Amino acid sequence: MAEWEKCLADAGCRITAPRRAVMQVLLAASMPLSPREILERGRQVHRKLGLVTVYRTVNLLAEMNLVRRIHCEEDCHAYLSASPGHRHALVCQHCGGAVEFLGSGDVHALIGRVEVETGYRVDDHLLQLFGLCPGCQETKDDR
Amino acid sequence: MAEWEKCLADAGCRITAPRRAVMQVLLAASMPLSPREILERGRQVHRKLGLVTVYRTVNLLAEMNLVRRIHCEEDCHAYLSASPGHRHALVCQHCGGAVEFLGSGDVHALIGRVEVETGYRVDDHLLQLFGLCPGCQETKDDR
DNA sequence: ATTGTTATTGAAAAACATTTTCATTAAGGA
DNA sequence: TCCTTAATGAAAATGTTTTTCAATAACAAT
Repeated sequence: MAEWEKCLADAGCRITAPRRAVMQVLLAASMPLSPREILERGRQVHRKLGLVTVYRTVNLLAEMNLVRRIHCEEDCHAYLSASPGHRHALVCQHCGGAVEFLGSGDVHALIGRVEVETGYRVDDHLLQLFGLCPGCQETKDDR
Repeated sequence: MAEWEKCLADAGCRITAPRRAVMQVLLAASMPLSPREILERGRQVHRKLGLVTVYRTVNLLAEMNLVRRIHCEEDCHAYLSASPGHRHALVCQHCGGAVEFLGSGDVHALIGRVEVETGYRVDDHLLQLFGLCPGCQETKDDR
C-alpha cells in the first residue's frame, strides 16, 4: 500500500480507482498539471474518469498535503505531487518541469524581519520560484 | 498629473474616466479587491463603468506594475495598488488589509541557495505572506 | 476651439471553469 | 457475500473571463 493511500485510509477515505488514476498521473508528471490535463492523462488509466471527480480528488489531496497547488500568471489551478515536509516549488518556465525545495532558516529570517518591520504577525506564506532547469539552460538562454 | 497617469501616457495609453475610477478605487483600498469588487466601488465614481473594462484595465495596470495581483487560496484575481520597487504583499487573514514589503538581501540569499541546491537558474519569484495585522492581533488570536 | 483619427468602452454573447444535484456504483467492514 | 454509505459521473446550474462589435470619447493636429 502506497504512502499516500495510507494517508487517505487513515483519514477514513476510500481508495478508489479514480483516485488512484489521479494520483498516479500526478506522481508520474514532473510538472504542474491543470484539472483538464489530469483528466486527459487519467483517462488512459481509468477510462471513465470524470472531470468532477478530478476536481474533488485534487481538492482532497491538497487538503492532505499530498499534492500542492501551483500559482502561475496564467493558471492558478495546477497541481504537483508533494513530497512531505518540502514546502515550495521551483518551476522551469521553458519546459514546465518542477522541483521542490525545502524552506530553511533563510525563510524564517525573512519572515522575522518583515514581522518587525510591519508589526504584522505572519502565520503562513506562499513562495514559488520560476526559472530555467539545468536541461533548458543549455537549450535556451533569454535572461 | 498623477504618477500612474504619466506611466500610462508614456506608454501611449489614454487617460480615461473608467481608468481613473479603477485606479482611484485601488489606491483608496488598503486591501486586495476582486474585479467585481472594483466594479462596485468604481461605479460610485463613474456610473457606467463596465466589468469588461475593469478586467482590461486591471490587466493593463498589472503589466505596467502599477497594480499587483494577489494570489490567495480562494481568489487568485485580486488586485492591490503597487508602490514602485516594493515587491511583495503581506495580507491580514482577518480584515483583509494588506501592506507591501521590500524584498531585501534575505530573498537573494534564499534564491542563491536554491540555485546551488537544484541547478536551476532562478529568474522570478512569487512571495506573499499571510497573517494578522497589528489591529486584528488585539481582536482575534487563533495562532 | 473644432475636427478627425483611432484607442477605448460597454452590452451582449460566447467560451470556459467550477460547483451542485442526484441517481447509480462500488469500497470495505461486518 | 452482503450492507452501508462514501464516492462517482452525467447533466445542469452557477460564475468568471474573453470575444465581438458598434458607439463613444481622448487627444493630436489644425
